[in-house]
Amino acid sequence: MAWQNSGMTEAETGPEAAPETVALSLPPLLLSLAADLVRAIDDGVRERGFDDVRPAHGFAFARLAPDGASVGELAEHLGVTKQAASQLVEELVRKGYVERRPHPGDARARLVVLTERGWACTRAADRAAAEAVRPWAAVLGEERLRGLRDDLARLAPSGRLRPIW
Amino acid sequence: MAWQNSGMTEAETGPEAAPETVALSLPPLLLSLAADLVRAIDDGVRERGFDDVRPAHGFAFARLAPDGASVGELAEHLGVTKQAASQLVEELVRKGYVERRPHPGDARARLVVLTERGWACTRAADRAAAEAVRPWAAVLGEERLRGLRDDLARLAPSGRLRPIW
DNA sequence: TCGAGATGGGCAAGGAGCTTGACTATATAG
DNA sequence: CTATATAGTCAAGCTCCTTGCCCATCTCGA
Repeated sequence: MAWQNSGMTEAETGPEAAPETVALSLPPLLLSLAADLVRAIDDGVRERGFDDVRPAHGFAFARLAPDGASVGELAEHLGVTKQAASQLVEELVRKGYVERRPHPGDARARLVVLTERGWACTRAADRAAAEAVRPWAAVLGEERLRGLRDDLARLAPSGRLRPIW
Repeated sequence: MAWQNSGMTEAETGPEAAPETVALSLPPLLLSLAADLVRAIDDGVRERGFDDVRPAHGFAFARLAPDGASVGELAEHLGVTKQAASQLVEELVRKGYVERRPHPGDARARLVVLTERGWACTRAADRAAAEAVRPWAAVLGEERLRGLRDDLARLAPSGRLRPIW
């Protein structure tokens, strides 16, 4: 809600703005850009033929990609209940993106891993993301874009990717 | 989905990384930070006594804050249907945050404006946001934080704040 | 080794918030 | 002045998440 326009003038939001004003102008910009990015990636993934996945699935793939994960780990990563994660996995199994395997060393758990289709979708998402970010380099330049990335890396400690609201 | 860990090494994501690698590492960082920020602001708003609002309400307040808006304008801003926006307004009316007034110059439309309680909540959200961003200045420094804000401003053209996924 | 509690996962029911479709009231164009 | 477009709402349905409950398996102390 800090993203409101509290009647700030142009000058107040410019380079000479006070710290407090910077703090008020940052949230709406960050959230707006994040929303645009999710939209762009989602569109790109659909254009590449994966029209039965939602953005939340991508966040699941991110956790499953390296070596798979248990349902509980996936739930923790997404910030939802185990039941919700379980239902999401069931949906992805039905659509052929992941499969459940016995978990080595714990017969209660199951290791959820990407299928070849799941990997293909992940690669499509990577290309869509790169395409979405490419114009940013044209705006900021390569160097400043790296700086942006580095700044974000220092500010984003959790690494958790959960639905925002 | 580009936010996956595609087996990149530490070196590949460092300062010398190729543009393509920067493009792949940016999305997860941006989205993770955005999620953290929304959470922090939402928590701060609740701590200040407004425990019956959700983040989406804050995005509505942002559009209503200066001079009010019609239901249709609010729907456009949030990226949802007019029906959804209408329901959200009805909820906010019931909770005392906004009120509907006749629209000057169009008897079909209604001008939705914040009540005093709505303004109080908006101010609380501003304080919560400033508090959430404050530690960022400690990490990056004031100057670099302004640079981050400026970069984001150049990249976020839409200004629309819609639920992300 | 065995019983008790903790943990991984799934089933079922319910709810919150969004959508589509239909409708009324008002505005605007020919 | 009729015809069409637009602002807003009502109703029904869908999707995804939640809570509550359950079973299977793990872990640990006696």
